[in-house]
Amino acid sequence: MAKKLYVGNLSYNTDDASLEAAFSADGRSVLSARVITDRDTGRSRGFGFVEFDDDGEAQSAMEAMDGQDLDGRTLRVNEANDRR
DNA sequence: GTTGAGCGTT
Repeated sequence: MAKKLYVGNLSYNTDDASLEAAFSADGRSVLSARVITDRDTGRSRGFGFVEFDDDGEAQSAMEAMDGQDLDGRTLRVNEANDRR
């Protein structure tokens, strides 16, 4: 069962690739990783989403990555809400 | 700097 995580408090330097790299560390399989950018300005909105193949991996990633430092920002990791 | 989009009319 796949699970999706919300990752907040990202650095504006963090992009899709570095987000995926950070969350696929320690052998986890990231299905997809996306940093949300403002559609009009193209700037990062400072948060993103990472989807995992297995909810157990998502949980371990959440525990492992929440509070960790990435590009100078302290990550906030939670289960994602549905798109609005 | 904290929860995603666009198409097209549910």
